[in-house]
Amino acid sequence: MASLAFTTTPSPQFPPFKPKKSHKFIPTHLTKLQEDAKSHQVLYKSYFHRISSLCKEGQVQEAVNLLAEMELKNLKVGPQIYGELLQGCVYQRALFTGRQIHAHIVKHGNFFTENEYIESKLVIFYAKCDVLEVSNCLFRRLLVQNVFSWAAIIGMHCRMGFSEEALLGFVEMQRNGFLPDNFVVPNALKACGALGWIGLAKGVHGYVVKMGFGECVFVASSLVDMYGKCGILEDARKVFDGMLERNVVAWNSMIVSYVQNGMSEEAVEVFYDMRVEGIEPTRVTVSSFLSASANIGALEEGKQGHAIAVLGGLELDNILGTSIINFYFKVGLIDDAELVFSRMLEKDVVTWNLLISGYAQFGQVDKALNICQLMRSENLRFDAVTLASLLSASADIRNMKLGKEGHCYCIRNNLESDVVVVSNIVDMYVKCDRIDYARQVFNSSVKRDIILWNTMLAAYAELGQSGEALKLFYQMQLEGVPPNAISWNSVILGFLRSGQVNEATDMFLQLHSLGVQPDWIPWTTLISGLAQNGFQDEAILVFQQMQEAGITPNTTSLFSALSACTDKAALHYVKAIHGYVTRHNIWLSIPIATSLLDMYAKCGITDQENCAFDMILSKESIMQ
DNA sequence: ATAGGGTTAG
Repeated sequence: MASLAFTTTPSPQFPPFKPKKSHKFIPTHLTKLQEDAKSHQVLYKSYFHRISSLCKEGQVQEAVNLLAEMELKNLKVGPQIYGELLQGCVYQRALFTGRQIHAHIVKHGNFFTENEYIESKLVIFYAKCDVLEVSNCLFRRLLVQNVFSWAAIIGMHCRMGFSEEALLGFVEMQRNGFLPDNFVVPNALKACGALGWIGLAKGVHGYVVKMGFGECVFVASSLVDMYGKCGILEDARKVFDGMLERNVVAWNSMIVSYVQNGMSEEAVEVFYDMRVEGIEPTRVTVSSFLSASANIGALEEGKQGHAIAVLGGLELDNILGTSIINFYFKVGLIDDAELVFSRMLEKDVVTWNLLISGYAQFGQVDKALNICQLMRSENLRFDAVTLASLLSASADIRNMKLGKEGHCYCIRNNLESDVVVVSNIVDMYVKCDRIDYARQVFNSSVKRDIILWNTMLAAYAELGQSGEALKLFYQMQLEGVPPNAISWNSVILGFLRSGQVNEATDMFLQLHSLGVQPDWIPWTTLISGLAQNGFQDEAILVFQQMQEAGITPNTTSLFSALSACTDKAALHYVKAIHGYVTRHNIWLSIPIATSLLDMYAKCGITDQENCAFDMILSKESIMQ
């Protein structure tokens, strides 16, 4: 055993915790050997002291260098020193230095490999440095497990995204008789959240209550985050409200939970509550608040967020930077987005992609392409997101040459296995009037998600190739992809475009009988399709049915209804729609205004005509 | 005599 080995070696009697001034008490009748031992001890203590303080100052490598000196002076290094050194490496995540120490232990202190303290320290060290294989292996060979080694192993699996393994460990440690403490529980909750395992998570919550960990901010914040990740916002809020003490992470978890569940207004509110409480926001706070502001288009709030980041001296890292840029793009302030981009010191692929897709969405394809070139000159590679933006930009400007270049890049760089990229390639060829190319790409794709199916389906529908559309519609179901409202809409549109009105109406009724409540899109498709096929009365009837079904008309559906009003007989409908538009203060789009004017002109009604015309003028002047 | 923990963009 290790302890036996210590007593037989002369010098490394481990220094007591409070060093005594031992030299004062050396009796004069000590033998030469005993005196040597004493002076060794003094020397050893001084080395221990130096090593320990170097480790605490973060200079582990310097501390390790002292080991060689000790060897020269014939001092044997004890487990306490190795413990200090390894701890220093844990703080610094100094993998290289830690390996050196491990080697030292194996070489110079073979009995220490059976010292449980050093062994678990090694497990913790490798776990902290995310060296999965080594720490797992050492852990399995541990003679004595304890809560610390279990916590390190579980934490490592959690960090590296192996949530199942982390939870398996959490269960096994309890089977082995170790009670999880408030340090392990957050990791278990994080794993539950990542997997959405709400059943187990609730069990852990119960355990937290039973053990009285609920007071611990770390545990409570993890509960908030876990419930947020599982989409149970009421419980997240309940835990949050029940917290006696909330640090900034607790607030952040609540804000993030709301943002991730599409409840941006609530997120903004929590942010303001946090400000009232005087809690200083971090980068996490501000970037989450900015996504919330971007989601709801809250211009002033988002600008305030940016100001808070600047005033608070928050470092403009990739995440905060992209959040700010994303916000400015979402509210249309491209110049501000550019300014922030230029101030960022480090940019990763995500940052560049954001800029590219931002420009592409605002139709500034030239700028998007310029950014691509700059990105290449910084030696960054395009990824699937870059290509998706590029392809969709090529589609928007109907530039097939550019689109083909993008397609080729995808082939060369193995990006065509990405479903998003493939959908964009297909859509690009469709928009460039080469449905045959699109179909080829579609056929050779390996994985097909609902979006890819719908892209191809919509292409045939637009062209009125209802047969092909219907074939795809059945094929996707055979391949296990259930159609959604958009797929149904395409089939209906395909029939309408090819003049098969009965089939279209039939499909629409089938959609109803499936218990799916169609949104305004299929309704509008049917209305304008009926009108285009000469079934004006039916179209108006469907428009009325849509409102009876509880769907509020929007600009597009109003236009489709107006398109059904082609002769004087429908004048009262036109007037009704006109009145509706005015009462509900709906933005008078150019197509709607034009239809109104057209109809009034046909019927020789100049008063109404003038009225509609005035509306356009006033709306347009407001817009400018 | 002794070690450790939660949140973030597309």
